[in-house]
Amino acid sequence: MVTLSEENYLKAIYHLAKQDKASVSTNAIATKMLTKASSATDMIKKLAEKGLVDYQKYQGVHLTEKGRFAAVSVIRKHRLWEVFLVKKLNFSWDEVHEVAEQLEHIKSEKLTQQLDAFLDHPKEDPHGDPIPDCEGNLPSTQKILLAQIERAESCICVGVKDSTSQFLQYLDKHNIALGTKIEVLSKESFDESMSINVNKHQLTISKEVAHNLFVKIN
Amino acid sequence: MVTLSEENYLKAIYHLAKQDKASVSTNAIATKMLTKASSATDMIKKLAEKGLVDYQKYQGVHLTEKGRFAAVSVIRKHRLWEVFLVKKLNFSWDEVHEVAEQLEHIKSEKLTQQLDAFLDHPKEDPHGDPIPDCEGNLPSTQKILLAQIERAESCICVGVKDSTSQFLQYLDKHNIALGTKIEVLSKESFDESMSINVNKHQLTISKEVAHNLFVKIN
DNA sequence: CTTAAAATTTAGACAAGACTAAAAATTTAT
DNA sequence: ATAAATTTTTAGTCTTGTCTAAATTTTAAG
Repeated sequence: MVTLSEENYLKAIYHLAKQDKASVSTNAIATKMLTKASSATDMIKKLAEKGLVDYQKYQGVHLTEKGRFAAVSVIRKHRLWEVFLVKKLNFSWDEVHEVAEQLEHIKSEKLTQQLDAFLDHPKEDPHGDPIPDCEGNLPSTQKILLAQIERAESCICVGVKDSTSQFLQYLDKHNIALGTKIEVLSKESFDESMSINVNKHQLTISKEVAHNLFVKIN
Repeated sequence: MVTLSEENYLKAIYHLAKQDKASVSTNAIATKMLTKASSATDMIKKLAEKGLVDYQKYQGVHLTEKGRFAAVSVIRKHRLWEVFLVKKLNFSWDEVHEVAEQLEHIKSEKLTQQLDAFLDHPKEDPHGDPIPDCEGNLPSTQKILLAQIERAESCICVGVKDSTSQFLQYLDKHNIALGTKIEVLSKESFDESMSINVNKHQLTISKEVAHNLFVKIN
């Protein structure tokens, strides 16, 4: 039995580990969880006790296979519920996160399976993030940050890195959604801002925006 | 902010108070919550502190208007989710309770409203219990227990008192569902068993069954 | 290579929700 | 009307998850 709090820590560790493959530090976990390092240490010990992470004092943690599966299962539920909220209950993509944070902890294998089927086995959530299958497999996606594009080139918006409502509402305002075609016109080396074309409208975006938008080259 | 545990106590008090209008005793609450009287006392104090119940030492509790609304709101969510599980996710009526016990605590006004609309504003849950509206109003129903029928008479099954899966599966096995027509043929005064007709099949039911089935006289 | 800074862990404390055992109040029964 | 039984409350403890402050380990700098 994994508690709600443990599930949240596992999720945090999973997301932190994805970036670099190295071990995840106590401080990084504490920061992500908005708690103090001492609280993170306490929880890490509990997770290690339960075989969900490998832990060496002062050396950070790695998820075990069991821990990774638990984390991915929560993420699967989170993203399925987000799809449900948007597709069935008319939520917009900037309103779903908070509610999904609660729904992701509901424990019922049947519920998850049936929800997945009800939604026609969606492959991505409303922010373009992939939905793990029930065995914990995630399709590897080859998306890049818009900021990584260096020359005039055309691409498709396939996801967001930041999914706060501030950013999502900014995108709504400029008619950028998943699937929107973005033509990069130029990039300013001074401030990394970019000039782009969206639906025939020209737009200048800051490096903050460019670093939080995932795209796929055509 | 009402905690999960507090919500469960409020629900328990609400259900206990419905029967007789008198105050609800500490012991009754403890029994319903499967805890000890001392734990119930502790929680009662917290609820009184928050203005959710009126409490006089040794005299039991009453829900305040605020407490009643909180309880009914949880019940509304519980029953809406039950409808969702049965109507949309193909759960059977004996599988929904446990999952709804978790879902009823999800906090999102918008979620509840949209779910209600998505389900076409259902008036009853899969066990025939009425769904409160968003203002906390419950339609008064005039259903009676099958056991209260004393003479050969025809009625319609409109609800169950016991909604454990054992009882619900017993009903399934004998093709009794909400809306099923039940003809009372006779009642045995010795053991209160009843002879009834369901879908042209004659059936003898025990007093336990008769005391847990709500019916409406045609 | 030694010391200062940063990161991590330990120790001790607290709030929520539960428990046991004992004390106090209420109810029941003689 | 009073003693016995029952109910309720209090006192003290436990677990989970958190905190602060202090101690320890690791890392970085000179």
